[in-house]
Amino acid sequence: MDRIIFHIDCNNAFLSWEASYRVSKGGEIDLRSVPSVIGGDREKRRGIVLASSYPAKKFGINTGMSLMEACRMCPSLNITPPDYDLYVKCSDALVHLLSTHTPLVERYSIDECFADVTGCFKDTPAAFADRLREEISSKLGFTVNIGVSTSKLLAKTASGFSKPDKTHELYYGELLEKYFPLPVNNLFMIGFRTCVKLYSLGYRTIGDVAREDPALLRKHFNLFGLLIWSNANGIDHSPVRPYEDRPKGIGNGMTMPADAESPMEAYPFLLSLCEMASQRLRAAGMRAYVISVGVRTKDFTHGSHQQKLSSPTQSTKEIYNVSRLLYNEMWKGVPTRAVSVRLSGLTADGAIQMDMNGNEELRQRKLDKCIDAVRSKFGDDCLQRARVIHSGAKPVAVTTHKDYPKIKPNILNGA
DNA sequence: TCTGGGGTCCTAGGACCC
DNA sequence: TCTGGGGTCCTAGGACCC
Repeated sequence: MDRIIFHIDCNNAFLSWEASYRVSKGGEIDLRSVPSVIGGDREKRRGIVLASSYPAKKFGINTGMSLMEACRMCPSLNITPPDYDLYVKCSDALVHLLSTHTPLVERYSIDECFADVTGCFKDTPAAFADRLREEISSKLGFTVNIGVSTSKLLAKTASGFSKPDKTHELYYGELLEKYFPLPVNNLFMIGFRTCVKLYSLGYRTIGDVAREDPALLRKHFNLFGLLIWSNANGIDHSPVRPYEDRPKGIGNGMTMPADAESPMEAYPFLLSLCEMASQRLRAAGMRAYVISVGVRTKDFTHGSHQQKLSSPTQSTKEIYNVSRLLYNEMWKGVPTRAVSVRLSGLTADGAIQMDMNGNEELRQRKLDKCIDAVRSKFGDDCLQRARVIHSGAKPVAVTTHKDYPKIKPNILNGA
């Protein structure tokens, strides 16, 4: 029997979540009904559009555009900074609602889920999808698109057909009419680079790629060519994997308010990032073998260096010390625009290995634990390292503690 | 139009081992 | 030792996703 897979895609997620929250708190304007965007802080050079309302889209404003350009297109634009803590709660609420219908729910990103709903309904898949959309809208206060198919690949493609608040079906038997005519950049896993290359080779539509000899695509793109070919032919048997909450890596990065002209200027930011990442690592109950530092320079070139440790760590101090060495390795005198710290090679936090420095490690561990506890009780910004405070570096991510409207707290906690 | 931040996976080349 | 091949680990970089 064929599976029935839904791809649930929140319409304009950040913007409608923010709008819905504000309306529930008695806000006067609904951000969805005026030209508005969710976007970063221009002064801190994080000025890009993360989400835009439909009225804003009419001015030509789209995700990824700089705020400056967006304002030029619409001077009366309403700009709201993002509140990730709220968005995570909304995302959790969606996953929980879907889980009441099927245990096979996979969170693909903060605003997208797959659900295997085979055998979960008595009528048609489309009718069930419509009911689900209504349920999400009435219980959670935002709209979604649902793509319906027998595979994740086609369900995801279908959910993008037209927005908002729609159900679309795309079955294997409909590829010729609904899938092959689409421009090749609509194909999953085709980004900017590959699209340019495909164009130069003369492929314009998904059908052009689907009808090609896979051996030829392999010649041009290696194994990736075979993936492109099977995606173009709608072939995908991957299962819906229920949410796996063991991350492969944890990282944080930031664009600095001004380019760092020397390593000394970058260190406070590096320290702040190490604190954020290691705190998340400890909260997840994990330790990391690999520490990577990424650097984007003034001229937008990117580089990274990493180091594998002989034993995994979760200590802020150790992570910071290694990060500084890695940063120094990359320093070639070009001012740094952005830095990131990533922890990977994760492993569950077990008993610590006692070595010559056992006491020192225990001491650091107690210190980190104590700092985490104080921050979780009084807020992330209540306790800051002296060298971070005066640097202009953003302190450890400041979390706010808002409850998402219309969702009972026990749902949020129990999800 | 001077371009964020959080992830995942793949690949090529070098080191090292047998 | 300058000579082969295969396997594995590690690193840097590049592509993609949202």
